[in-house]
Amino acid sequence: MTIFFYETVFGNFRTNNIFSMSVKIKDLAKELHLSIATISKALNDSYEISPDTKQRVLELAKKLNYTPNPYASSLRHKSSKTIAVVLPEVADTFFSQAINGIEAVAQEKGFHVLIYLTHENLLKEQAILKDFQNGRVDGVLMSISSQSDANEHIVDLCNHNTPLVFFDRVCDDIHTAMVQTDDLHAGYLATTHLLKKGCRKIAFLSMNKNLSIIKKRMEGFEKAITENENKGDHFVLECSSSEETAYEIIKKMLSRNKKPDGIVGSVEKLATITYAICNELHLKIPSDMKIIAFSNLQIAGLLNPSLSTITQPAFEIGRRAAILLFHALEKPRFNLKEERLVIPSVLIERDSTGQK
Amino acid sequence: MTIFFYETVFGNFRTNNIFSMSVKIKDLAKELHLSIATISKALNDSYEISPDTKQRVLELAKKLNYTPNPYASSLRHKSSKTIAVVLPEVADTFFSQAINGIEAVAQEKGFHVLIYLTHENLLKEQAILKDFQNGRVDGVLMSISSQSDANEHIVDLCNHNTPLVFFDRVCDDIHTAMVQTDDLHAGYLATTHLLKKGCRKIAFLSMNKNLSIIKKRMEGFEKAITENENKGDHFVLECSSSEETAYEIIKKMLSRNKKPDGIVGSVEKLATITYAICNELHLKIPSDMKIIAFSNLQIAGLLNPSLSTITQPAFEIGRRAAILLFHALEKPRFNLKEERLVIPSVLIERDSTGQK
DNA sequence: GTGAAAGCGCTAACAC
DNA sequence: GTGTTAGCGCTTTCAC
Repeated sequence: MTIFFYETVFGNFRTNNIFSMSVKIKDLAKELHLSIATISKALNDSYEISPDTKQRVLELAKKLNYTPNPYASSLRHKSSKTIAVVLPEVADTFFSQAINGIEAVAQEKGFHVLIYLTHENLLKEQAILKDFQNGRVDGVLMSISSQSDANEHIVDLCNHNTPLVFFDRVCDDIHTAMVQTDDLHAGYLATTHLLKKGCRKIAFLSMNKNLSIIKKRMEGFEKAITENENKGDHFVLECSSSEETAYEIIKKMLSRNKKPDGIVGSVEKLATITYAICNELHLKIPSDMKIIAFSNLQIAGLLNPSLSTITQPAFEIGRRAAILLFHALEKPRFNLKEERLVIPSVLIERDSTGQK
Repeated sequence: MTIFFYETVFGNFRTNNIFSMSVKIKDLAKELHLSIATISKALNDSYEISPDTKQRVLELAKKLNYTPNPYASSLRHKSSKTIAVVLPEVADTFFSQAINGIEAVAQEKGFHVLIYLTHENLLKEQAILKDFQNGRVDGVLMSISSQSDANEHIVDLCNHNTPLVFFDRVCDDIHTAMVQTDDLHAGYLATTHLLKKGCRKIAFLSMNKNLSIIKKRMEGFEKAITENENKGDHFVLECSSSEETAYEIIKKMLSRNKKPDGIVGSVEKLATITYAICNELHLKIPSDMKIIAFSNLQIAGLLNPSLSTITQPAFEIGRRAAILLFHALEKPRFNLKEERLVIPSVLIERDSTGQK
């Protein structure tokens, strides 16, 4: 039996390891004395095939450990059962939680997830999207890099009929689905919180003014300040997406005489950098300065002092973005263009904006 | 010109959006009155093709935004320029930094990275690997799930000649490359550190005894204790990979009368859970209890109190694992079986093991 | 230097 | 209910 098996199924393989090549439909056909087409239909549970044949085929397939060649199917179907996730970085609590949400949906749908990191670099982002123009992926989930002022590469992709859903960092000029949090309102909340705590000179640490999320968070900041009766001496500090540069800029600001008494960190990284600098400069949080930041750190409560945060629903944002994308993939008539999902962030008050 | 272009190149497309379909080799051939074969060769910079023709082909390709169909090439080449990364989770500082390292290498090599999360679930892990048996990926980087006592699925994959490199959580029974840190020594260092600080009753928080990394870290713990002259009352606490369960187990232990005076967290999560519980129970770190943990938290220094860590070279582990894998992909004679890379962790002393 | 043709593994008309 | 065949887009002999 073993020899028969070897001859009929693996007899044509030139290799010293009979396990090294995978079994194909052709092999099943030969073994069962059926045609290739019949096997294919049986494997795809076609109504044309008799139950008996189906069973024989499936049994042999299982026995020989048959798995279809994904690229052959993709070539025929013109679909890859694969989606791409394009994001600035992965070593970030927001993005890693978002990936989690995306992966959960993809796994459930039997889809594969390609991951691409832009490291905030527009050129990389362009190269990555360009590669999607020929069917490598059925759809794309994306959070744009902070350098992205240009967006032709995204338009190009959309013109190739590749469904695209933005999450978190969106591009408002592009007419497609986006899943975000209520950045403006959250920025407003954070700032109002500091004002209520008595801050008169709040610094809004911006990362990059081009970025949709920063723009909106900053608008919220400005709205809160404008509405506030007691005019203070608030300002925006333009930091950088480079950690080193941001460190220098913030340190310089905190070393001046007229320091702020409150800080809104528009992204997590800026808050942790600020903490480190306050330690160095022996500035006391919250007595010398209060801090609140957009952050998904699960251990915000364990920091010294615990960090008040605007916490974004990262997992949910990823999950909902993926769900929208799969809607579009499953129902070609589904119109992504009109979809705009906003999932609220929550303010969690902790000691970094406390009284003492 | 535009009309001519439309007719010759896109004239055969039945669609209301002329941008919706991608241009193929066939289209280039028609436009230039050359054969498909010539175009293919020109695009691949074959020596057979005249410089003049090459240039004309490349120019037109650029003009029409030609990109090759990746699945057609994969089908022919029997290689996908894609690797898979299989790991327990992504919302973890170690793994996200490792992904960073992997992605850096892959991007440089022009490879694509598929990501799969097992969520510590053996069944998922098996299903994922099974899908790799037919050429979906050229190679696999993997950190096994804590449930994985069985390993036939991994053996199966290796038998299909798919290069596999383990990183961090390896499987010693499988004869293939692995990139790890010096877990035993690190466990020894951590424990010795606590002993030096005067701890007499150290609890080693284990996640899962099956796991290679936990086993070795625990061995280091036991070695340190055995070597120590003053016999103490040290012990191992078997926690769980489920966060909730771990929380209950640790809380129960810390609520007892005879609490430990020192803790080694074998993974980051267990340390942060312990911090939270100490807060709840009003246990003072380091005076009531000292803590050191395996952790890659970049903000370990900002915790309250700052956390002494065994910090693993996560990025480097990912990077080196990827480099090994590409060695194997580029040189088929390269033998992964003998490769065993150990990159040391470093102990960083902070306040959680301090005197006060 | 260029082209015709076979084929990677699979699917889907269309015969029978 | 099963088989024949064409073809997805690309590469690669082998002719010319």
